[in-house]
Amino acid sequence: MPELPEVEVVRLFLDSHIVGKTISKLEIITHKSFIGSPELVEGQKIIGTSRIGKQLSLHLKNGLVILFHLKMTGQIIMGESVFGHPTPKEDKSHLPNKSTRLFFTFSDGSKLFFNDQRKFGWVKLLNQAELIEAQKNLGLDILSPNFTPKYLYRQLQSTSRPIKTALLDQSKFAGIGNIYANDALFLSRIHPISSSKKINLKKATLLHHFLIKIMTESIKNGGSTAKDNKYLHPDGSIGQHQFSFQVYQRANEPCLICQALIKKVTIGGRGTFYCPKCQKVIR
DNA sequence: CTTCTTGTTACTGA
DNA sequence: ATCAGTAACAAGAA
Repeated sequence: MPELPEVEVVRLFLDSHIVGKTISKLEIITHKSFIGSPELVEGQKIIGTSRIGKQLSLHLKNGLVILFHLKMTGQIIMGESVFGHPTPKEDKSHLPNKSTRLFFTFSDGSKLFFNDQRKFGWVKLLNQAELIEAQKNLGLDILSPNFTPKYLYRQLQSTSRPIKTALLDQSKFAGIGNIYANDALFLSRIHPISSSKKINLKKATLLHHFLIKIMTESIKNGGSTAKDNKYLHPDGSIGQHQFSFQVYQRANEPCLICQALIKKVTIGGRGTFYCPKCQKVIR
């Protein structure tokens, strides 16, 4: 479940390790994972990276963009550095492996693999117009300077769905997933079932603060490699933010503030964790 | 064997 | 038209 912080950690790695390299070949193993004409990237230099929400872009010298979405189990792994980081269940030291869907080879011989066990993720080759089309339904990125308390407040006002569900709506806020929605609501002491439009500006401002704080801290921690989460850094190592989870995946464990047992319920069809004592329903 | 999980979209129904 | 709820996608774990 790579969310904004995990994708940003990958972007930062790629920004310092593959920008400037030239793609000599793109080999596609699973065709449904790639949309576009692979031969158009060959001979192209990577000139930069960017990210909106959970979508990662590699910009090519010819103006085309390679757009990635990792969905639940996607991984972007540098071939030259995975050795020495095999995980217990799956040997990462031999790539491509069973879940490798495609890989790039650069002119210096290094490789970049896109792995995705469940095949929900994708890689698309797009021109500028197609990139805009692909991202037109995304709301503001949480780390965008335009993502203000007032923007959060106004977006929350627009629906009466539970706030937990509203936070996961990528057309309102780009980058929040299940982990950070649960933990940000906990830090803000807001019960996830609270009607989105009942959140006042003061509470929205508090939530805004914690959303940015938690995303920023997770990036510093290298993102979250949780249970049932395939997230890895491009060098094959794991993130560390899972050790800072407040409520996510802590059902029946004591609240870190009041010791009450963390509850798990389903809201909007998604697993939702909260402290029944600390988090109050806003009415 | 069945059930559950997850991000996003397409579909269905109000 | 707009909004909300849910099946579908895939693969593996429990």
